Amino acid sequence: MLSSIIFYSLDKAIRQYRKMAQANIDRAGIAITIDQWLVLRVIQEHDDLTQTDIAERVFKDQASVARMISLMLKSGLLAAEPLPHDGRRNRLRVSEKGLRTLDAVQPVVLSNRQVALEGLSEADLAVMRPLLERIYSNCLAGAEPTPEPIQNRTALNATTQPQ
Amino acid sequence: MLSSIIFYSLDKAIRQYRKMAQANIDRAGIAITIDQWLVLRVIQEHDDLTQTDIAERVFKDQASVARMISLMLKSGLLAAEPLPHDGRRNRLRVSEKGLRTLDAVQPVVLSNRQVALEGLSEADLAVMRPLLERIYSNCLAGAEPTPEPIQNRTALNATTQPQ
DNA sequence: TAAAGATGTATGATATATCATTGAAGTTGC
DNA sequence: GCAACTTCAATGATATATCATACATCTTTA
Repeated sequence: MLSSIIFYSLDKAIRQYRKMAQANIDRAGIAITIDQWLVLRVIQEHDDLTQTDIAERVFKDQASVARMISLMLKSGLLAAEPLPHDGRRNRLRVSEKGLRTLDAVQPVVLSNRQVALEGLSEADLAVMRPLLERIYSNCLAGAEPTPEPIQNRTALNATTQPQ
Repeated sequence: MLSSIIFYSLDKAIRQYRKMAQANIDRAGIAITIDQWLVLRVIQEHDDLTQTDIAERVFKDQASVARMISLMLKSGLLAAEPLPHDGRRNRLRVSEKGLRTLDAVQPVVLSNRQVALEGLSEADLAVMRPLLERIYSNCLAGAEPTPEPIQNRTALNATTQPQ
């Protein structure tokens, strides 16, 4: 039974939460995705992070963050200016529009959390948090190296893969 | 603090689990994604579902499932034959290759779960499950209808969106 | 300081996610 | 038996996820 598998329940809960959260943001007439919102928040709080730093904090991939930032620059939520001491980077700032958007989203986000957690006590969350953290750290360590020395990773993507 | 928000922990845990799970499947030399695996399992157990049915069971979108099925037909994990009594549909079957793949994946999946849940008791899971279900059902109900009668959804995607 | 190495960003390729729409094919109501 | 409705699958558009690579730019080291 799928429902007995905890990862299925986890996935289901977080997906539905994201769906509800985005729907309520949309309904409020605010043009931002929840993922973008998270990145914007991080940039607001620390304006001298690399994309890799940001990615780590929001638990996303550097490539994803790069694309999100590029979209947010295009949509005007972010502004960039070159960093004098490092030619590879830009300093990212939340724009005026970005600030207004963050303000507008804030109450929606709080309300979303409240709705999602209705009927759960602080004690419930206190129980759940360390369990989730434990799963996380287990999985962090759990990509065990194979006994075989050399792995043919390329073959995995070949369409002629034997199985 | 992001870490105090339960949804962040949830997201982090499930993401890392998926990452580990896929890495271990890759490492075993098996050419399937965990999402495809889930769909394949459902089709194996019920060979007369519509894509919408399948989507519901794996908690995905019909459009996603349609694309996954199309990929799995291409890669040979699935086979399709037209259904005589309904010209819109095909009967989907797990192919020989699909069966072999499922067999190969099974032990990896079990091992992944074991690794991920190390240090968690059955009691822990029994506590967590209903909480997750509660979050899910809260969120299912939580996309509250707006008081305003008409919503201009199109405007949300416009680049000229005022904020 | 030149070469080697590390870091930061961008991007290609592919898979999934979501919403919306289309068009074909069933079903219902009359 | 036809019109209206519903269902099913496919697909366009856009966003995210992941891996890999490319390229520029720093940093170290010999």
